[in-house]
Amino acid sequence: MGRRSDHTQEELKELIINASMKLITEIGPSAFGTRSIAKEIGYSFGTIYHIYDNLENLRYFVKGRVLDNWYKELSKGMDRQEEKAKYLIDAYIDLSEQQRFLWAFVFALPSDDKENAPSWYMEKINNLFSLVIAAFEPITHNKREAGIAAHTIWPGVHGICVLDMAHKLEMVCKDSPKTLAHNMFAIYMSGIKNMKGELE
Amino acid sequence: MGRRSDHTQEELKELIINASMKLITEIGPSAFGTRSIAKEIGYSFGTIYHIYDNLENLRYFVKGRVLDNWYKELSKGMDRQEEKAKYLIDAYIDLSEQQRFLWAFVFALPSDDKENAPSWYMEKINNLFSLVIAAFEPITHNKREAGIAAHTIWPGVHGICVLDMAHKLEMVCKDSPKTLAHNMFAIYMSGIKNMKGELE
DNA sequence: AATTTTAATTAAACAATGTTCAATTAAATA
DNA sequence: TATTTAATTGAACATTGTTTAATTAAAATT
Repeated sequence: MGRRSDHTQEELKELIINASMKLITEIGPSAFGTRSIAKEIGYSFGTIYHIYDNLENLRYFVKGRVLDNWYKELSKGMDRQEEKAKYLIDAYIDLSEQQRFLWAFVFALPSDDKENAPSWYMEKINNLFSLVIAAFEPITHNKREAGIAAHTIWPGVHGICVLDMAHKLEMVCKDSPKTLAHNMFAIYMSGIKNMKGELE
Repeated sequence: MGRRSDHTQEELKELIINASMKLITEIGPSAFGTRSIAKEIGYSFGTIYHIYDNLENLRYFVKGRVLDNWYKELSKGMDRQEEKAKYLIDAYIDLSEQQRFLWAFVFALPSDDKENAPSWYMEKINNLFSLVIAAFEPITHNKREAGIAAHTIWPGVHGICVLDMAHKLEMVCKDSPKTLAHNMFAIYMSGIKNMKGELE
């Protein structure tokens, strides 16, 4: 089959990303493959190589799209909330549970690690993190303190999600991820008040 | 080639696990494959299926061995230390950096998640975690508090390691993993004093 | 000692990956 | 209408994990 005019390149880009997200969501990260995506959109796998250079490349675009969606969801939710930090922590945990496969896809460790992420992708991570800082600003004394809080709490919440995802929390603890995170948050907020200027 | 008597089954088990760890350490988790392991030990890949049922099965045994080694290293180190909690946090981060590939191998998220880990493997995770509890007992008032501390701090430190491994910390923060962990620990210890009986 | 039985070892064969690339042909251009 | 351009395809290849029948060295039996 030669040149079609069913879709423009831009439309194909969209089709491929949407098909990827659908497959990952419904089957799991292992369904992210050239042939299954191709079948899903009604093209051959060769077309995917024409639009995106290779799977690794496409992987970043799919992950990027997921991060964009999450950014929108979380920031929209935060706007409506009084207790922004608490909301964000719960919402982050909800994401990891309700979009389990997408979450695992985005935060999978790079199998080896020769090449690093493109800068536009790193920026999306950064944007997401800036939400965390923003959430802590109303309940800390200054920007610096909000930064410290964010840098301390975010890895903590993320760690809870990772361990829960890998079924390693339930081995060790009967509390739910949210209960753990709430404790963490409470202890942390109580601690930071005693610690002005003592941090490295 | 028919039956050899170069190695007993037990010896072969060892050879295979050691070869796996060597390949992962030197090349990365992607080098964990039947043919490369077989080449490394001088047998054909068929032998690996004879000793271990399949790759997933072998994967758990390799991960189990790594956890055993870490348990020994960490508990031996803790015995010699006064400030056990601080030591353990640093040592855990050191492990994740110095045994980067093994760490990624052990804590890789399951690609999909139909089957769960065998119970003997879960127990090894549990053993490692009991070290964390033990480290907090000297600096808390009772076992319950040590448990809470462990359940709060461990995901936090683990989360720092995961984000560092995925190069997602450096995107967002210039502090080293250890500095972050030290802050976290300090804030936490300061906080828990104010929180007697207030936790869920 | 010779024969039979057992089981350890191998690799051909298969299905499913990601990737390359020459052939095809529909659309754009002249 | 003829020519050029480039989108689309799928055969072909390398590499995966896995199954399985054939091979044959060691163990058991006679």
